[in-house]
Amino acid sequence: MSLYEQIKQKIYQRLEESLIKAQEAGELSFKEIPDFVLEEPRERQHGDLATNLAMTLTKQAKKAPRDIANILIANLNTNGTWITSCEIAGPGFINFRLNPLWLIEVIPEVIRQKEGYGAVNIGKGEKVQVEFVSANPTGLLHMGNARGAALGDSLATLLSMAGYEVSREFYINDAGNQIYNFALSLEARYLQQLGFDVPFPEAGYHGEDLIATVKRIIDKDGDKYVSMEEDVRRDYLVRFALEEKITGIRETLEKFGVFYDVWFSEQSLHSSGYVQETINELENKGYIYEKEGALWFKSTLFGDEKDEVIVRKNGIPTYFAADIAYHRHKFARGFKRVINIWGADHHGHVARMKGAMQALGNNPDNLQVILMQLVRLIQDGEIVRMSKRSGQYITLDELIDEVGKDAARFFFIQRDPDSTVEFDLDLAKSESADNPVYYVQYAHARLCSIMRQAKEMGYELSVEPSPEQLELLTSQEERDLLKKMADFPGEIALAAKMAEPHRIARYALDFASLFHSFYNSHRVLVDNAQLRTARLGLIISIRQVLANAMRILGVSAPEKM
RNA sequence: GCGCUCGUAGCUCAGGGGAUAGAGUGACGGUUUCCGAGGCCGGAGGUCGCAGGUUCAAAUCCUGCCGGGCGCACCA
Repeated sequence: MSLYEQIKQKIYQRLEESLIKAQEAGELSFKEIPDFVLEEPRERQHGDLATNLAMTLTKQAKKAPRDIANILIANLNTNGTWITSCEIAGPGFINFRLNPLWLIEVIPEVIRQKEGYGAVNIGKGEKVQVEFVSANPTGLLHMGNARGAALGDSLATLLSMAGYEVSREFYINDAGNQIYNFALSLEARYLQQLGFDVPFPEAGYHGEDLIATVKRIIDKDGDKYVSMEEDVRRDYLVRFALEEKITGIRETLEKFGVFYDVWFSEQSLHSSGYVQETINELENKGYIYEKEGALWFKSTLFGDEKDEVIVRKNGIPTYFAADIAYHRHKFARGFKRVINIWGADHHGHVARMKGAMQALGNNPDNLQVILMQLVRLIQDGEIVRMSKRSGQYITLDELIDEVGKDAARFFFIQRDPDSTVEFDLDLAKSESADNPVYYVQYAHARLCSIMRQAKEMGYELSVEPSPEQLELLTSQEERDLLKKMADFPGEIALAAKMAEPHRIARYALDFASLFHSFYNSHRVLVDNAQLRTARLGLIISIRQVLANAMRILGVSAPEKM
């Protein structure tokens, strides 16, 4: 538990004791201790911590909140809590002021824990899987995938900082109808490139990348597939193209800073019989019925709007069947918690997938689906409609080349997944320096610059400041920074609990802002050796915490820019 | 039509039932003999979509309405 959490918990406990003491003395009557908060007030003048306890008791105690507050304060034991004063304010808040010296302990803490500072153990080593992007391997990655990649990867890092054992997984949709369509498109392109006049399939994939792929096949094998059986030809073309595509996807994601632990093939679920086995399992449990020649899953039993086809009339299982098998497989692999990042256009699947998990005997709450609104791309002041079929989309590769990995990742991670974001491409290209990521990176580079100069001036950076020296950090700017650093573990715990990495982006911005303010009003490399040592300890700690936050966001922490 | 979701400053977006709703950006004014001015400081800018309800207290929770996005296939 972080220092800050320990202090807060102590005060919580003392408040409850005060309540009980007041009741025993007959000063206050209540049945149960209400839920109350102890938090940092927004306004600094309201002290370091404030509680609404008195206000939550008004009904039970039948007294005015300010009177209750008085009684509570009178019965409060503040020994060993760092509290220096309590006052009643506003409608009945109790505001506490703390001895600022508690904050200096954070610097040795950061210096000792280094990149581990901020880590908490709410996960207790539990196995969690985050599945994200899982784009169809029939095309290139686009803006929506970019958002999913940034979000999923940061969430995974965040969860591991919070004590979970995290696995990143990419589900490869290498089976089904779309692959069949893909094969037909490849075949048409192949034959067209060799000069045959064949039509391109109506529902085919129009992307230019297919033509490039086909050209490579021709470079390698020439026209030898022209004379072959259709099935053999398509099978070869698809296998070649898929391998190429998946490799490309992997390389692009790695360029974006995203590395997966597992690449899971949908086809493997079909080949191994796991899909069929899963369907049998559901059938044995009585959740399957036949209608109009197809097999249906009774998803309405689990709150879905309608039942879903699981095996088509033609005997081929649907995508849904494979997906159920896939998620069953995840839990069978021992994951206690499974998180999926899906585009908002898939929200209709959430209820039925959870239902399917419940039908198979898993707790549906252990499957968490994070829906991400789609990215609206603006170019020349107009919305660009993205479609894979039409081949009109901005690829992740282009985004990385033109906007930059760090700027793009920060842009996506800053926003709540629920908000539809507008991405103005022209703005991002021409003025990418506007992206707030540079603000944070600049702070980091500046901190490194101070450290470089300190070194040049012959100051030792590895000396841990003494408590006496740290007590010299008394300015408002310094205290704000110390406080923010002390908050970091709590922020990680909260962000992990809520699965909201965008909180860390907010934290990094706020923290960088506090540093810039400090920098503009105080010098670090002063002549006074005591103060200088303390401030060096401070900036070493700030740099560390900032770097730790940036690592969660997946953006680099440059020493110079 | 039904379901999910969003509506907060000119624009892009934060906001854990709490006190005077914030940040970035844009426009405006100030700031460099001194560790990185890609910075800092300042004022201006708001019916938190609308209307009810719950509560000591609502941008936040509930209901209805309005507006945008998405979904409602034997596609994935």
